Amino acid sequence: MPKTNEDVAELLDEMAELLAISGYDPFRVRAYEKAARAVAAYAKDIDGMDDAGILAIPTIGKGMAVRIREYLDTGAMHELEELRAQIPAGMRELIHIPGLGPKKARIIAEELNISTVEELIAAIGEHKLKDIKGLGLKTEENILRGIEQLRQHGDRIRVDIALALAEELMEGLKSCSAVIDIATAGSLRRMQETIGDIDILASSKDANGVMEAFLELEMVGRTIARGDTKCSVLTLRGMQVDLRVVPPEAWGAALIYFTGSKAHNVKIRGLALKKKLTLNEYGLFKLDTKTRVAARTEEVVYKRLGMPWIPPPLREDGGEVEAAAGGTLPALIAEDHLKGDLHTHTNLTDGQAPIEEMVDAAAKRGLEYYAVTDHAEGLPMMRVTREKLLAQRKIIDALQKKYPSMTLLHGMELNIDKAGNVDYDVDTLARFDWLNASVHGLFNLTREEQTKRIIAAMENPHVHAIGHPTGRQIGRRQPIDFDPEAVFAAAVRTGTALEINCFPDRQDLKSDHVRRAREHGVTFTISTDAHSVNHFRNVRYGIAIAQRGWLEPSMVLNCKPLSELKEFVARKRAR
DNA sequence: GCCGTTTTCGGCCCGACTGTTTTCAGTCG
Repeated sequence: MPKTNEDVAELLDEMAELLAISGYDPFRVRAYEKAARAVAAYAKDIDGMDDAGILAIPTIGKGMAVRIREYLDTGAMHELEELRAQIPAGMRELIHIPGLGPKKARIIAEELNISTVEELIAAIGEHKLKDIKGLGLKTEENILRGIEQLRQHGDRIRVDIALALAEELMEGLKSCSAVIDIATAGSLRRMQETIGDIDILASSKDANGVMEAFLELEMVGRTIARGDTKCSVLTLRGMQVDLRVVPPEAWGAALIYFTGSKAHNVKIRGLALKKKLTLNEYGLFKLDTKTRVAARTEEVVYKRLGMPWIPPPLREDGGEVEAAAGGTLPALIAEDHLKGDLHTHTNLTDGQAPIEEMVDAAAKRGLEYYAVTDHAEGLPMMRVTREKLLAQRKIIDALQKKYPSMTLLHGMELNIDKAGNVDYDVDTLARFDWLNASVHGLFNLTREEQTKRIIAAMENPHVHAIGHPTGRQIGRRQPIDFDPEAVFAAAVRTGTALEINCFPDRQDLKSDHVRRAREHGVTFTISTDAHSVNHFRNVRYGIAIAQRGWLEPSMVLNCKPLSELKEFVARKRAR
């Protein structure tokens, strides 16, 4: 079985976690974390690389290369196996409890012979922790709360839900006159697909006043921590929100600090030191005189570090700092680059709105083209027929006259069966302008079967794009297991686009797949899969995935004019 | 474990907050 960069990165991350629990030097732990990110972000496939190739990956030294080599050759990393054997599985759950890190977890485990969350709860019930040096009654209470929080919100919250909540909180704070600037930060500003806790940054000359106003907001529940510049609360629904307040002159530096990621901050702070500067949330300072040289905006801080402003979705220490310093940051795609939507539904199948409403709303988006792609009859629940789908053409032709500035495309979302076949014969398919094919069932086939079926669908000259390629639904359904490198290579070979589905519970492809596929030269589509007019606003989530995957508009089919879209379709059909 | 105009050892980003501490370690981001 091929070994992907992601596979290797996952193992290195696991090594880091297990080493941390085992009490190893934190810098060694960080070395593994850094290596994992570097491998995941590396442009070339690690499988089949020679030793020199592996050593060419940034932050990979001799020791790391040997371990990666071992895994590529044998499928295992013996040190990892040993650590796994030494550390009970339950122990690893302990350090995921908020407030409990590797140090305390290890002390507790050793002193009380505890290795599961259940045993920990029991020990706290008997107040056994407070007898350990450095721990006390408060620690016991906090750990219990942490466990409760983990169980309630163990799954991270979807970005759209977090964003709505953050916007509501910020709206509530706007009436506070002490607030000068306010913005989301953290993983939410970086637009990760799921969010652990919400970070909000404000600038003010009266930090206390801002925090008072914040704590009085209706949706704020219990206060976890409260200091002079920072407080953490749980909302009534159990979501953690951190508010940090800084003086307005430090806004830019604070925004960088609070946006993260942690790894990105570590990287640019290291860079600052090399320039005899030090960076914290209050600004960029000269190391010797402590004079502040930049702080007011993010732009001036990055500029003083010798690089242009880095868009937040890139700030993951995935090579963006090096790219910025070298002047090779991607010219990132943005929402207004999109000229069309290539995956949408109507109430002919499972959409909620009639075609007229969908098309009208699409025209108001200012799109150049718009594809109506209802489900084909391979999905039995849809009660649709070939005749009904073909008849939709007449409605589209009539609507086209009403909306002359937007070209309507008649399409379908086909269903990929077990063998990779789709709903209709070639002659029927040829009567449509644009065809997505998607997996809607058989989610548990083997990796080989899934890979084969997707590639077979891409071989079809009338399949122009694969819709929501992994079929995952965040928090509800795992992605299907296919070999991403094989699928990406086949997409390029067959001239088939891969969709970035904007639905917040799909976000499929995900950004690290996008980044890898980009290196293969894959063409992408970014489509809403809208089932109602409201779903058009989900475009922001698809764009976020594309940005996190370093995409430029030239890599996305529906950023191109209609003529180029038609050429793409024609090329595929000529195969 | 990585790395090097501080180069083969000794560093490795920085500060807020908490709880247990009389000066600091752990956790978090």
